[in-house]
Order: sequence, then structure tokens, then C-alpha cells
Amino acid sequence: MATIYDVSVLAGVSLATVSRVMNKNAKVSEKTLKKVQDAMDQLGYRPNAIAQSLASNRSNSVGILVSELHGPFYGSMLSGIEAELRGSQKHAIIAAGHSEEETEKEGIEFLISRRCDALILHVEAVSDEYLVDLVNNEVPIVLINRFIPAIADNCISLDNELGGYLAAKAVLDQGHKQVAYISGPNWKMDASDRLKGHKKALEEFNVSYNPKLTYEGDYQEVGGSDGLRQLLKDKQPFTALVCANDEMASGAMTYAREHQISIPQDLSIIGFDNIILAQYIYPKLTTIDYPIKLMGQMAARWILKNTFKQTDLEVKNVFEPKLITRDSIHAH
Amino acid sequence: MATIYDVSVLAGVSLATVSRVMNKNAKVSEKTLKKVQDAMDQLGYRPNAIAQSLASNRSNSVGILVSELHGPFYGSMLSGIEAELRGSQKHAIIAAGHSEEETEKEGIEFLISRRCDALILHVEAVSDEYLVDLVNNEVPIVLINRFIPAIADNCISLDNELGGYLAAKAVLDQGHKQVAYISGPNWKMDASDRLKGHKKALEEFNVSYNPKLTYEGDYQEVGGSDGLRQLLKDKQPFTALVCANDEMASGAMTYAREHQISIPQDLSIIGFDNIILAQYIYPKLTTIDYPIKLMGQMAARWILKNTFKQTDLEVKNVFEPKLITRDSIHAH
DNA sequence: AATCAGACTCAAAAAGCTTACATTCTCTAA
DNA sequence: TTAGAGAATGTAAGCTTTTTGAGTCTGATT
Repeated sequence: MATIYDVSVLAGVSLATVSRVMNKNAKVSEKTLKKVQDAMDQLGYRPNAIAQSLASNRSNSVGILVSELHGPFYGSMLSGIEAELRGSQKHAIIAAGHSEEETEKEGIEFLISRRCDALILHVEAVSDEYLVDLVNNEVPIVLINRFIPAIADNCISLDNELGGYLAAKAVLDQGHKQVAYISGPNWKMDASDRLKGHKKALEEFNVSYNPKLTYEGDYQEVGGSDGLRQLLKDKQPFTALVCANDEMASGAMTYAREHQISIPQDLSIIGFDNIILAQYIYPKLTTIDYPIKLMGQMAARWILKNTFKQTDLEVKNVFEPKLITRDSIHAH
Repeated sequence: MATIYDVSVLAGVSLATVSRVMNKNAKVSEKTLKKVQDAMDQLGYRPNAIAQSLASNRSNSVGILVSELHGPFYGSMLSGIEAELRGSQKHAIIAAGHSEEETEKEGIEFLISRRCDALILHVEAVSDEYLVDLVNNEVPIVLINRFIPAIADNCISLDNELGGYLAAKAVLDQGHKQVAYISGPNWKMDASDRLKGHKKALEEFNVSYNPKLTYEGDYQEVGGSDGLRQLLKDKQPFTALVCANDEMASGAMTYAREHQISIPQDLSIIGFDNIILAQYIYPKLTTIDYPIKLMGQMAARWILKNTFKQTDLEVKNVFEPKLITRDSIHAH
């Protein structure tokens, strides 16, 4: 593979001149420019990005750590990030953290050792202190879906509490008084925030919160079906079910169908996230929109602005969820 | 950030020794080993992967080009690849090609300039010749979901024709004689292969192929709904509908529901790909399984074997689709 | 013709690591 | 004791680029 040296020899100029042609960062005479470009074409020269990074201490790449690569959620997020970066010739290096502390740390180490110019992290298992430390001592970092007050500016998050509130309000507004809840794993910040909002709405509607009507799920489909089964077994009556995400809502809907409970006539269900699935299942799922693609884009924009100095960009840190009304809620 | 030099000074040894400790590729005495490791710990030393790549001409990274980052298909594929690579300390650099020739080429150029040790490509717009050229002259490459005879060993593909055959056979076996078909974009190889298999099955069952019962869709949901509308408008009767992928099948199902056509009583539908969605929609979609995650894993394994010389690995090039029977087909 | 500014270009150091080859230890066997 | 072998370690070149300070041109001005 041709190197810059080969180009310089063929063009009869110095390395520095070839470099200047590539980077367009200094004047080069017309004549020289042409000579160099011809030589590049002739050799099929392709700059070695690795060597460029080493020499310039810039890699033009952004490291991204997500929990999983599959699933509708991360796909949208990556897609949003990639779209935004592409426009500025920056690129993505992706690692998966699998929601495990060790793996997440390894992933971050990897991205840093790769000399990414900045990192976008969607991490769950790692501690706040660790992240604060990282932000203060290492590369620029943006956190998605996590809010840490000490580094608020580095966080792009959703107001999960508001989301939980809106979901509960949606069923309460329809006259439901007995509302069951399937939460996410309580150790996850977003799960507990959603629950907090849920309780707030209940309170506002003078409905007392009944722990027996709550089941701690796992954000997976099975959590929804297990949850509904468990809730029904408890014999505490309820007419509406709020699920902390769409997968669980879907699981609950499947379980309901298998047990001759029709949605939404017998039971109203609402989800959270508005993943693509929500509009495919039947009945179409009423849910809370999580603008994850937009948030991914915003994270990328934060980096373009703060690390790559495209100062004209606007960045928004906190996003607001909103209700998407479809067919899974019925008035009571 | 500490460099290998800092470590060597603190440990009182040479650069070479530190390097040997990192790479474990030569004997180092117990005593020296400990000194070096202590120094590394003390400095929080983290090797500069960029410099390592430049010096060793190996990046321990695999470039991956997919059409899109979102969607169930690519997510599974990436997930399979990542899982396999992680085990061997190799990493993924990902770019998106958006099914456009220019973008795909740019993506490939980028990955090569990044000095990836090998590439996994899921490309659609780029020509066979271009790929053959690439395989012969540049980095090691694996193609997913594409079969090019000249470089058959580099291809990990699905027998799409067999899949098309199986899908048609599934409805024919149930006694259907009037079978409609919504295809993918015909310029895509997989779409035309699936159609070929479809025709073959019809022939085998002595059902003549009727072009009026075929609609060229776009592999998106809207292609399914538009397709079904169009087919119904044509007044050619049919009792079964074969869709070239699950998204379109889902679109068709939605359209059917909206027009009081019940599935599968009035119309049997079968999809293709077995994306996660297929088991969530109602009725659960009978479809053809596309083991994309496995294929992603296999592509990664191909690279571990051929590029990273883990010669004990077994690689399989052609995968066979199989029928997944659920609830969307009814006997006629 | 000499001078000078500005435009171009060059030579060489630097970035952080690997690795071939050279050198120095440390034993064992004579 | 000491030669010799093998183990352990060191030296220095090399990987491909960027970048800085130092020229060299060119043409206009005196």
C-alpha cells in the first residue's frame, strides 16, 4: 500500500507538501497541487488513518458504548449518532457493555486506548463516581439516558419521572382507579424514576398506591407475562396496567390474550419507550415516546460542539417524553 | 497520559522489556515482570492502541459495514459478530452504507484506511467486480448475505432460493392453489432468489405462476399494505399470500385487519426472515427463519480463522433457512 | 543591482510502540 | 575457575504521518 513517502517521491516534492495537500491547511501552488494529486491518483494513495492519529493526536472517531447491539432501542440510538457524525466526517467505534460493570469498564478502557476523541456512553452498571472521575480526567464524555448532577452538562437524558407520570395520568384520565404497575429492575435509575412519576400521578388523582399492585419486572417480554400472571393471582382487582416499557407491555398483552382477557375492553394497557414494535402489535399500543434517536443525535452534536469546536450547534440536555395515544386504553 | 517510556523509567528497564510484558511474547523473569507491572499500575498505564497498530501493522479490529444500524436484522447481526470477536479480544469498527453505492464505497475506504485487519461487509449497491477486486487486492473480506461464485469462500450466505421454495411449499402443503406474492425490490439478489424458489415450488405443485398475483414491494411495511391493496383490487382471487419478508407480511396483516379480512381464516400469510416482530404480532406469523445472528458469528469466525490464524475453528458458508410454523396459515 | 516581504517548500523531529539483533547474565559442565 | 549455552535484557531502527522552524523563490520596490 502506497505511503505518503511514495507520493512525495513520485511528485518530486517533500513529505510536508503532500501532507499539506491532504489537509488543505496551508497554501500550495497550483502547479505543485496538481503534481501531488496526480501522484496520489496514480498510486491509489489512501492516507493511513492510524499514522495520522498518532502524529496529530486526533483520531476523528467517537467511541460508543451501548449495553446491547440488538434490540430496537440501541439500533435507533446508534442510527441517530451515526447520521449526525457522518455529516462531519467523524466515525463511530462501537463496543457493547452488556450491563455488567466489568464489561462496561473494559469497553470504556478499550475506547480510550483506541484514542477516540470523545465517548458516548450508555452504561448502567458502572457507578456515578467512576463516571465523574472519567469526565474530569480523561476524554470528553457524553452520557445518554443517565443524569448525574455533578456533570449535568455531559448528560443527555429523558425526564423519566415525567414519563412515568404521563403514563399513569393517561389511564387515570380515562377514569381508571385501580391501576397495576409492572416496573423495571429497581436498581436501574430509569426504572425507579418512572415509578416515582407513577406514584406522583396516583397521588394527584387521589388514588392510593398499593404495593400489591406492583410487580418488579426485567424490562423483557417475560417480565410482562410473568408480571400479569402474578398480579392476577393476587386477586387484587385492577382495570388498567401500566408497564415500564413496551416489551413488558407486549408480554402482558400476549398473556392476556391467552387467558381470554381482551385488551382494552377488559384491561387497559400502556407501555413506555414507543419502540417500533408498539405500532405493530394488536391492538396498537398506547405508550410514552422516548425520542432515543433524537437523543443519540444530540449526543453526537454535543461532541461536535465541544470537542470538534463546531460552536454554532445547539445542544439540548433533557428531553421530554410524550404520550402516544393508540388503541390499548379504554375508558372506564 | 503515561507512555511506555514512563513505565520503563519507573521500572528501571528498557522499552523492549515493557513491551514484552504487555505482549507476553517472550520470557521475562519473575522479578522484572513484577517491577514492570507495579510501575504500570502505579502510573495507570494504558497502552496506546494507535501506536501499537502503527508499529505492529495489526489493529486487532474488524471493520463492519452494514446498510443500516437500526432495524431488527442488523442489530442481530452485529450482536452475533460482537459476541464472537469479544472472546478473542478483537473489536468492531462500524460504518453504515445506507444501500447506496457511493456511501458503501466510502464506508469501505474508511475501514481500510483505518487499517482494520479484516472487513465484514453487508453491502447491496456495490458491484460484484468491485468486491472481487477488493478481495484480491486489499484486506481480507467476508461478505454476508451475498454470494459471488468467484469468491465463494468469502461469502456467508443464506440459500434464499430454498427459503422462497419452503415458504411457498408451506402454503401449498396446506392445500392452497391460488397464491399471491409480494416480492422485495427485484434488483436485490436475495429478492430475486426468493422469487425463483417460489416459482419452483409452484411448479412442483402444478400451480401455474400468475404474474398478476405478484407485486414488487420494498421490503418495508408499506410495501405489504400497498401490495395487498393492489392485489385485492386486481380481482384475481387468492387464498394465500407469501411475503418476501416479515415487515411486508406485517403490513399486509394490518391492511387485512383494517378491511375485515381475518387472518388466517380468510387469508393465509407467511413471511420471511423471522425477525423478532414475527412472534409479537397477532396472529403470530408463520415465517422462514433467517439465522442472521449465527451468520454474523460465522463471519467473525471466518476472520478469526483466516486472519488471526485460529485454525481450529470450523466455518460454514451457506446456511439453510427453515420453516417456523406459527398461527398465520390455515388449511384450505 | 540590491533589498525585502510574502509565498512556497523543505528537512527533521516527534508521536508511542514493536522487533531484529546485539549484548549481558547466569548456570552448568569440564 | 572458566568456557559455553541459553536465558534475559538492552539498543536502535522502523512504522506513517504531522508540524515547526528554517530556508528558497519570486517579484516589487528602492
